[in-house]
This record gives sequence, structure tokens and C-alpha cells, in this order.
Amino acid sequence: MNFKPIKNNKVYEQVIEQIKELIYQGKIKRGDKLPSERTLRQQLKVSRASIREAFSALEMIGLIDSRPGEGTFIKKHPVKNLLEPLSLNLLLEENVAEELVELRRVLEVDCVRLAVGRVTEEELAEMDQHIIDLSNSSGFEEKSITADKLFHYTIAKASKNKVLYFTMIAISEAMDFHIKNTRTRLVSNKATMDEFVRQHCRIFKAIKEQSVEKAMREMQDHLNYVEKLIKRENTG
Amino acid sequence: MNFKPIKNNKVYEQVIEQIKELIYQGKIKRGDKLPSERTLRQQLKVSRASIREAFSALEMIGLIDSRPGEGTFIKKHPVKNLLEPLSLNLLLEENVAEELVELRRVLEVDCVRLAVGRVTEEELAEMDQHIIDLSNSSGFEEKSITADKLFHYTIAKASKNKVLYFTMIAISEAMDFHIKNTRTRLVSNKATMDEFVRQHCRIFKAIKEQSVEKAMREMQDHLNYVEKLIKRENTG
DNA sequence: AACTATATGATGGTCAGACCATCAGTAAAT
DNA sequence: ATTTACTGATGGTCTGACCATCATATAGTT
Repeated sequence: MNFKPIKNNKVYEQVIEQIKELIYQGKIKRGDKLPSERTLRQQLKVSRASIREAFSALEMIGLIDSRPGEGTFIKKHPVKNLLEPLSLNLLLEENVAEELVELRRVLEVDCVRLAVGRVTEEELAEMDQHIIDLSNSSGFEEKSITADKLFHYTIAKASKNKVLYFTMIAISEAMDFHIKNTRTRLVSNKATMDEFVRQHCRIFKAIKEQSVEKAMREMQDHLNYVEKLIKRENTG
Repeated sequence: MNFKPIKNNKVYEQVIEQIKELIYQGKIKRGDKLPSERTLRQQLKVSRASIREAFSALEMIGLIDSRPGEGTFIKKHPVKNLLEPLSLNLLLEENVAEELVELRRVLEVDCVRLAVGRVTEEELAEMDQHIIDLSNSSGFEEKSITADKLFHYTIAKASKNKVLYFTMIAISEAMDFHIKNTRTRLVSNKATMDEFVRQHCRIFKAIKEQSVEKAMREMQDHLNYVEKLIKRENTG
């Protein structure tokens, strides 16, 4: 006896299935315009409500983008929404903070490892700029947090591995949620921020010098430092 | 001038925001029942359609589960749907196959690293069973693929890092999509399968012996072997 | 002819109201 | 006490309507 799973009952899920199928077959590309809700309604012989439920689900996961008066399009650049499911689900888990830190370390260390040798001049310039921004942002929490993040994101981008880049962002964002205010409190301290700048500089230099071992070690040290600060915050 | 981003216009997004907020505040836990669509409709003063659009989106990302006649609940065990956004979005990217392999290597090697020392007796027994299943599955593609996957998943589980575990599954599943039939073709070859069993055995032994370096090396070797096979398949 | 302002139509966003299938709990029948 | 049948609540689906927005075509102006 080999039973097969029952097909999805819900109409909106079947609508999604059909769209997925078109993607598998390569008949839909980034930036493409999907048929209008009213057109799809006729073609699929379902109500507009079902189409809209499917669309809102696909929009949530960052696959499409609906604009009034224009239409519904396949998103050109996903990125941000990739994290939603993960971060929302992690919110319901207990004690994920340390796990996130652990995973982030894994990812970041490999980001630098891959970044060395693959990094472009433009990305090096970007990193440099982010370090400058960080050192100039004393007193402006928002600015310093952004500069800190962007530095790390640029390294991830330099790995030339989109999947790694996306994952890294997702984890980082989820971390910000779980360890609320940590980044804020950390970099709002002048001495800490100066140390951050120094560490970023060392990582940057190692990447520039194409020294894999050194870059990995510097990143490890940096993350050790961050981790220590987080722990002190949480236990204090 | 410091402009703030415009608030989400769409009603269903605002509904999601409110639910998210309740989760942040810890007022909603796993397994909880949400108010009925009609109740929410009255409380939020919106149409039922908007509520349903929000729910279908949350269901897509594996956060909730709507059951006719019963109600809508926060899912107890997410797991599966965590990969949907990632894998769907990756389908639209070009040349992600190699990137996925690269990331999988990163994750798996760290899985074994963490698994050593954290693994339980039960998990060791599980791994053992999966190795046995693999060696006994000659001729049954589906069985061998499952056994192979489960062995790796058990290691990820043994890392005791849920986030890492989820991510690892997501990447692995996405990989199966992109490198279609690869696993099938690989393990349907008797000689290859025997080699797989031997390599799994070595990894298993290293974990059991609590030897971090050895376990990581064995995993690296195993993934090298897999990668080589994939490349041969794709170029041949 | 070139540009501008206006009108039109298509699109997504939202709503109200209806009907169905399913399930849980209750009341009735045995 | 057990079974059966009923009722109400719930999610699932559909229809039809109205609005705001945008792209385009049209008419008007210079």
C-alpha cells in the first residue's frame, strides 16, 4: 500500500502551486508582470479573493510586488523579506539568542574567508567608507548601527555567494530582534565604538592584503569581543 | 531633515503587524488559538477579506495553521515552511547551484564540529540506523535518498542549534531543487553508494570518538566526494 | 507641431454579504 | 450510559460593488 498525500484543498494554495510551476519551468523571470487579478480570475475559474490571498502570501515572502494602478510584478531584488519567516518563527522559540550568535559566527567567518580573493575594488572602497562612517558617528546611534551593519554586509556581499549573503542578512536581522537594543547600547559607548573601529580596520586590512588566515582570525576576535559584550549586558 | 518611512498602507499588512506585535510581547505562544476571523473583523474594524489575506500570508510562512470548523492556531512545529521563501526566491536566481554547495559545506562542517560533544546516545543510535538503512537500500532510490538525508539532518540536529538546523534543512532542500535528480543518480549507483556508506561510517565514528578535527576532516572529504560527483554529472 | 491638461480605463485595495463544508459541543433518542 | 441527531461556530469560497492610483489616450492650448 503506497498512499499519496492528499492534494492541497485550499484554492489559494493551488494558485500558488501554479505560479511556482511557471517559475520552475522558467516561464517567469524577475521583473515580469503577472496577469491582472481579474484576468487570472477568469483563467483559473476562481474568485478574485482567492487570487488575492495567494498574492498576499507571495508578497509576504518577497516574491512579488503589487502596485495599485500598475499591476503585480515579480520582485527584482528580494533580500529583505527572506528573513521574515525565519525571524518570525524564531520569535516563538526559546533561547535562540545564543544559537543565533553561534550561527552568525559560522557564517561571518566563512564570509571573510571567501571574500578574500573575490573582493572587488569597489567593495573595498565601500568597506573603507563604512569604517569612516562608524568613526564619525559618535553620538548618533542610528548612524553607527547602520555603519556597523553595512560593513559586515559588504563583506558578505564580497563573498560573491548570494545565498550566503541572504542567509547572513536574515540571521543578522533576526539577531537584532532577539537581542533587542544590544547593538544600540554597545555602540553608544564611545570606548566600545573606538574598539569596533580598530577591529573593523584590522579585518579590512587583512582582506585587502589577501591574507585568509589573518582575516578569519581578526573576524573571530571581533566576534569574540561582541559576544563578550552581549553576555555582560545580559548578565549585568 | 529626518524622514520616517511611510507606514504600510495595505490593511492586511497592518493586521500582520498587530499579530507580530503580540508575538514580540510574548502574549502569543506556540499552539495558541487566535480569535476567529469574524471576531477579529469586528475588533480591528476591517473586512474579513483583509483578515484572510493576512492569515494566508502567515500560513505561507509557516507561522499559523487554519483548520475549518476549529479555528486558527499558532503552529507547534514550523520547520518545513521555513524554506519556501528562500527556495522560491533562489529559483529566480542564476547559477546558485554552486553557491548552494558552497554554503552547504560551510554549514555541514560546522554541524559536525558542534555535534561532537553535544550529541546524545539517541542521536548516535539514529545515525547508526540511517547508515544501516542506506547500506540496505540498494535498488530502492527513494529509501537511499531518505537515509542519506536523514543521516545529515541528524548531525545537524545533534548540533543542538535549532537555527543552524533549520537553515541547514532549507539549504539542503533548495539544493535538491536546483541540482535536480543529482542525489537520485548518485546513490542509484552501487559503487557510489558503498562509498557513501563508508564515508558516513567514518564521520559517525569520529563523532562517537568525540574527535572534532577528525569529524570535520571526514565531513570535508565526504563533501569533496559529493561535489566531484555533481560536477562530473553536470559536465558529462 | 509641441506641449499640457484632462478624461478614460485598467489595476490593485477594500468592503459587505452570502453560502458551503467541517468540526465541536449539546440535546435528544435509544 | 451510549448513541444519534442537531445546532452553532469556524474556516473556505464566491459575487459584486466601490475607491484610489496609475498609464495611456484624448482634447485643448500655445
